[in-house]
Amino acid sequence: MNSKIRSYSRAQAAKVTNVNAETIRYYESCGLLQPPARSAGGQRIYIEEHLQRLIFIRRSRELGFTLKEIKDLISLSDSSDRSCSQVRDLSAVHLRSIKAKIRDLKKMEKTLADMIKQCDANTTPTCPIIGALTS
Amino acid sequence: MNSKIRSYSRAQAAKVTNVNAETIRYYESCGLLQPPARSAGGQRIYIEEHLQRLIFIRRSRELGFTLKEIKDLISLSDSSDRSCSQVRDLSAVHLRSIKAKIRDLKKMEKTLADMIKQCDANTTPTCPIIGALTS
DNA sequence: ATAAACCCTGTAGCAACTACAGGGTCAAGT
DNA sequence: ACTTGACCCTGTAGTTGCTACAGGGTTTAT
Repeated sequence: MNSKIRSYSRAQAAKVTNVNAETIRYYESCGLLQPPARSAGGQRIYIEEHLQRLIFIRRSRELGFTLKEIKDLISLSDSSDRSCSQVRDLSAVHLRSIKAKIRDLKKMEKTLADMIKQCDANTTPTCPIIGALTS
Repeated sequence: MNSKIRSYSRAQAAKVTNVNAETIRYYESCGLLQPPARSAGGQRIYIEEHLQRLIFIRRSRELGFTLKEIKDLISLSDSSDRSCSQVRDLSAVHLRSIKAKIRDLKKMEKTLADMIKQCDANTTPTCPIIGALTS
């Protein structure tokens, strides 16, 4: 009655998470992904946990976080070895940078939405996109 | 009575924009920054326009855009050579990715804010930060 | 049993910086 | 005018974060 754990080859994990198969190996090599179990023939066997972490890493990278920052963020979730105040301080640092990123993206969003509106209205756009992030 | 234009050396531009001095040269070499005027001795002389573009590039990079994407975005602002529908379509593509980034960052923001709240309440945090971007 | 599709390790390439090396420029102080 | 120190120039080499082979072993499906 042991419930079977769904497992994945590297190519399968790559497909599900949308992370390149080579990149998965790279993340393991630099300690971002915990090394998975191996088959008798030495091939990696990934489980759900790995997929979740891979998705988290990919989306964080897309948001401009470095691998070091992502390592930091991941270590927060496994904070048994940290004091509460350490977790609090590290979280606060990242929270500030996240809020700044959201602000900048919203400025860009507004600028682009305005440009689309101008195009739809068929007026000649002056497109001051650079201005969006300099003020 | 000609109003003087404020100009900047590379180191000054680097300091003001918070872009590494070497990186400024790199952006020029790959066509992201328009080449500035030179002094008699051959040294680069930057003006406000360069600083604005540098700040735009830096902040866009921090938001996870590639240099190619940033080139695209910059070219939108100088869209005299494009049809309105081209500008509209390119803007729409970037707008979608920006909205997705905002969504992801807001999930992270909430997770981190919750962790800080838990720490403040002095309860043991379980810190499910990975979960923030996998659902 | 044999082919196709995948995996392994290791290494080499690419993008986007970052940091020299070896020499020239410039501005400030004397 | 001259020196000195901080900066600039070009070119090249190193770093990070991937991405793509090469040469060989494993797995799966027929």
